[in-house]
Formats: sequence, C-alpha cells, structure tokens
Amino acid sequence: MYKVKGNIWIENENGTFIGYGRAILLERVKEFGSISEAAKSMKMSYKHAWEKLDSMNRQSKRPLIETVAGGKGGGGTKLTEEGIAVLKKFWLLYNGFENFSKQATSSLDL
Amino acid sequence: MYKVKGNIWIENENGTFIGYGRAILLERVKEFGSISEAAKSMKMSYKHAWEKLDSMNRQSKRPLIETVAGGKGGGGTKLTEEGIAVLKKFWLLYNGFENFSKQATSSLDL
DNA sequence: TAGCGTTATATTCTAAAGAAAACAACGAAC
DNA sequence: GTTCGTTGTTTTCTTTAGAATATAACGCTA
Repeated sequence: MYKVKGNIWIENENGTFIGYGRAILLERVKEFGSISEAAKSMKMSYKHAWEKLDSMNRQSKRPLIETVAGGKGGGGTKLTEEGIAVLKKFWLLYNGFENFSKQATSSLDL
Repeated sequence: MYKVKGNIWIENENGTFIGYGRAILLERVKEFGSISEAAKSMKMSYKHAWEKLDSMNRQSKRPLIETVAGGKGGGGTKLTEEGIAVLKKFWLLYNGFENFSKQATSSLDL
C-alpha cells in the first residue's frame, strides 16, 4: 500500500533552523534539564546534540536555551521562553504537514 | 528570513517508490531515451541511476520503463504509459506540497 | 581543596552513500 | 563477424555524517 511521506523544516540563509529531530531534542532538554541526558535518551552523541542546539541558538534572534556549566549537579540546560514558543510554533506547522500528507495519501490512486 | 522547506515522496513497504530526484530521473529518461544519458545529464553515476529505476520498476504494479540492450544505437530506455501516468500523479502531489509550504512560509511568525 | 556531573571542544574512528572504473552481454548495422 | 553504444553487474575508492573517545573548564558541595 502506497503512502505519502515527507520531512519538513524551517531554514534561513544559514541552514536548518528547526526540524523534527531538533524539535524532539529540544523537548528532551526541556524534559531532562540536561543536554547530556537529552542526547543519551535519543541515543545521540553529546557532541552532535550540542552542535544542533548551538546551531539553533545561533540562528535564532533570541536564544532558545540557557546553559550552566558547573555548579549544583554539574550544571544543566533549560529552554528559554523563546525556546518554548519556537517549539510550539514548529509543532503547529508539523501538524499541518501531517494533515497534508494524510490527506494526500488518502487521495492517492496508483 | 525564515522559510518552510521540505521533501515529499511516495513509499510502500519496500521503501521509496518515487520522490523528487526519481521523478527528475524519469523525466530525463523520457527526454533522452537512455539511462546513461539521463544519468550524465544529472551528474549521477549510471549505476546509481539504474538502481533507482530498477527500484521504482520493481515496486510498481506495472513497469514504468522499457529497456532494450543492444541493437540500433546500442539500445535505450523509454517510459511506458504507466511511467508517464505515475510521473504526472507525482507532479500533482508535488505541486500540492509546494503550495502548502509556500502558504506555511507566509504565515510563519518567528 | 577534592569530588562531582555537567558544558564545551578537539581529535580519531566507523559506517554508509554514492562515484568511479572495469567488464560482460546484447543485437542491429555495416 | 566486427563495431558500436547501450544495459546490466561487480568491485574498489571517496566522501561525509555521525559515533566514540579524550580532555579541559566550570562552579556548587562537602
């Protein structure tokens, strides 16, 4: 049975800003308060996770995350208000796309 | 400036059936009547082109291309009626997606 | 001050995708 | 029956994304 599938993301002149994988990563950071825990939960290397977050952060007008190195519990990372807002907007877009592809799948005649 | 971008394709249980790259490849085969010319025009290796076409062909109920090895001009490859029809349907889907992402881009507020 | 778990960063290793190259088979044309 | 340009197939090489590893800096806690 055929299905319409796809990816969707938001980019600017500097590359990808946010897509599904990055959104999940932000969700995990929000959940665990830690980049290393977020990465581990996704079986992603810390470096890869850090680079993705850094990329997002640099492309955003205002930072999406706030990090602390050292201190209680070694430090940690949490989402800013901006981070939460961007995440919300992405999921809205993502849902729209899900509807589109579901609709397209059902009207597929091959 | 932020833009919504994406990929879209049609797949079944055996993997990708057709996406943008494969559609372009079919268009080139249609144009040149030859897999090797089509591949060359896309700076794609013959093997890669052949594998993509073979994959599409095996996943389709009816073959999308008809090949001749040897003979006048060394042989060649042309699209079947089914191939032309599938291509048409894919571009319809693709246009729908282009509209979606254009619309999504314009209603983006970040 | 030593220990800790984190962030931050550089370096090396691995796996996968695709390119490149080589070669056989094909069949019409001459 | 030789030549030609194609399809079909195998094998090797290259590139690149990401994993893995290593190490420093940080700052609270004890």
